[in-house]
Amino acid sequence: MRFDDRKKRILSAIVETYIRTGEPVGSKTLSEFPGICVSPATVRNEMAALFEMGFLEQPHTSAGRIPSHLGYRAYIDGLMRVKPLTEDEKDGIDALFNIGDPDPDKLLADAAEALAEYTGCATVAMTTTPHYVTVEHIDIVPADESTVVLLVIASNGVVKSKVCRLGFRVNTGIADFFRKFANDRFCGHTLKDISAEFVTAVSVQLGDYSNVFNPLIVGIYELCKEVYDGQYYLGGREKLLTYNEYSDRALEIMKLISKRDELGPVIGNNPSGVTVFIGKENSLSQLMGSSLLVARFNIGENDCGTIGLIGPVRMDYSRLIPHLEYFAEKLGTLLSITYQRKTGDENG
Amino acid sequence: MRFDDRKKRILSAIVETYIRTGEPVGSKTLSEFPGICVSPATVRNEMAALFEMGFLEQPHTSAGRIPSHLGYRAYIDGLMRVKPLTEDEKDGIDALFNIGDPDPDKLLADAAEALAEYTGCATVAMTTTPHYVTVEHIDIVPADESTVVLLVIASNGVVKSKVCRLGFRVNTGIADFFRKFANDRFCGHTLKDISAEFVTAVSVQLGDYSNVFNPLIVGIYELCKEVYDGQYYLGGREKLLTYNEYSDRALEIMKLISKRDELGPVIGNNPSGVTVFIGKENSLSQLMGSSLLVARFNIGENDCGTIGLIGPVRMDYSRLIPHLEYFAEKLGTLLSITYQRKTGDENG
DNA sequence: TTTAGCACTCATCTCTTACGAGTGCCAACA
DNA sequence: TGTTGGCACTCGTAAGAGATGAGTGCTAAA
Repeated sequence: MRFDDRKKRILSAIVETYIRTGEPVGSKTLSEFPGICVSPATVRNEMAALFEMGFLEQPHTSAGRIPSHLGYRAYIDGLMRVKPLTEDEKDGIDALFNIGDPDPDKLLADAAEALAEYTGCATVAMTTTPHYVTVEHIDIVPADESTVVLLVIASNGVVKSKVCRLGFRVNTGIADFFRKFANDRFCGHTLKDISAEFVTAVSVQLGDYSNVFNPLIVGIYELCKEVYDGQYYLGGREKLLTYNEYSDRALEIMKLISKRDELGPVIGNNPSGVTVFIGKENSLSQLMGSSLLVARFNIGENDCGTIGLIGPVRMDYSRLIPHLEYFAEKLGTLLSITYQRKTGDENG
Repeated sequence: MRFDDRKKRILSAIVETYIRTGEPVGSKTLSEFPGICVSPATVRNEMAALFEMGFLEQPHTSAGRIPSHLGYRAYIDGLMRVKPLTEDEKDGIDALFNIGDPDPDKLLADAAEALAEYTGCATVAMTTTPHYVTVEHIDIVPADESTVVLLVIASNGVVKSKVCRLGFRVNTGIADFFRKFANDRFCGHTLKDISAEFVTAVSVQLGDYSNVFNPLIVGIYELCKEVYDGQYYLGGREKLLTYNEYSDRALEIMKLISKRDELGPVIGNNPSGVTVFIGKENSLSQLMGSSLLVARFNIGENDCGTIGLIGPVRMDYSRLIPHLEYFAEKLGTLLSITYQRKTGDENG
């Protein structure tokens, strides 16, 4: 049985109509399509063939057909005509990012929310820190008698700070001593290296002072870990409630989305560009009724994070894929400006 | 018609049974209650009286009765026997806070999430900054050639930092100059005072350098505003999906909860202790199908924030009210340790 | 290969009926 | 006077019976 041109046109029409209406598509509806100028009976023959080939499913005998996962896959991989973004749409996305001097953390959190609002899907955004990123500088700023602000600056430009309340008075002498000590021990090491064992070993070197300075050492460890682990943001999970696909599964999927442990690995390991997981293609059972679109974004040449879209299998791929692609690109560009230094000159 | 003891017992039984089962309560069920040793017919007479008095509602003629808002109100204000927390329950809540050296921001975010998990309700946590809080110290730490970390330390102990990328090389001389300038102009002023106009006026004083340093001045403004505005955290909105009360209104209420503009004023202005808004008592129309429990938490003597619980009107008040109370108290204690300085000695 | 015709399937809607939980009211009783 | 048993009544809910109609598969003719 050949997957000929007319079958392709019919499959496309079924996918697109079903995405639009959510109703199984029948032969009569299809025969009225501009691209398909044959009678309902002929369409039925073709539909029977497409069913045999595994591209269609039938909710029940007397209903029309809906696309199977294979059907969606064939549509996305070959049949779909991607709708390139209009200038207005590009402007719309650009406007979402129209903020002066963005804080990188907030930028991503806001981006996740904005993308959800824009697409009507739930979103996940995640940053990843390359293994070669090192500690570049550690600083300690006395803020108050016994309070200091600890800063860790990583070689990829990320800065994290933490307020530490200590049990003793911190004067500039103590601060200077600890600053030098911490920079000597931590700078140049990759974030990946800075494990609990590493920190214990460093702490031991403080000898009698190790107890006193321990909160600061632990603080540095926590900050390094925070930078290395990256961030995980959610947006618009409640959007899923608008689809009746989720009427009885909304809680389950909303819970899943907030679990970084589960979703992180799935969205984190993908090639560049937009990757699509349709329904049962997902490895997580809770996601099998959903589709997941994932796009990486880069700072310069370096993979820097992923942003993902979660929605019903019946989502408008031809619109969402290019939108997500443009969005991720834009996000990367903006982050590149923020972290303009250190991209590519030390990855090796 | 007297609201006598038996009527009170019957109302209590109706409220408690309805909270437990979600079904309208009938006279037969009530007559079997240990505290109510009369026949169903007598109970019916009493129920008719309670209905007359406005304490009960009737979904339809042939159903049992459910409490009206007045009924819940009477129950909560006088009839309810608050279940004091067991030691185990106290330990359970204590365990939620069992984290060494908490970051105040994270503490509250985690608390909101933990409370939602613990109570099965959606939660909102909000910090408020008293009007008398001033800027205590501003610091600028060069992190990289053209990158600095800006720190604002407020008199209530809150520290916020922000990374600023500048268009020029920052050496220690420049940093020292700006640090002195900023501290001279901002320190001692209340956060409330630091408006856009104030910042413009300060900027003007930099004369020719005002353009150069503007990102830093704006950064200080943003940080001050961030401290003054406080934080707004949500937790467990998806918990509401477990109640069929929300089966068709979940989206609406979840959206509302995320709007600080709308919910902030409602939960922010309440006396100390736990305040309860039952259904229609709420000023926001979207909340009229829900109950809202709000508790303030304090640092020392000073009002510092509020934590609220949102759930179906049919919620277990006798359990949740003391739990929320204890939780807020615990939260205040923990924050007091974090911000142990400056409480009460400068409010005036 | 395409198409018209036709019998068949099956979800959905509507109408009817039966059921039962719960009520209100009344008369009798302590 | 308060309490109780009895009884007719209400009304939501569940179950069953048609009727409807969208859509199919198959066959035979063009």
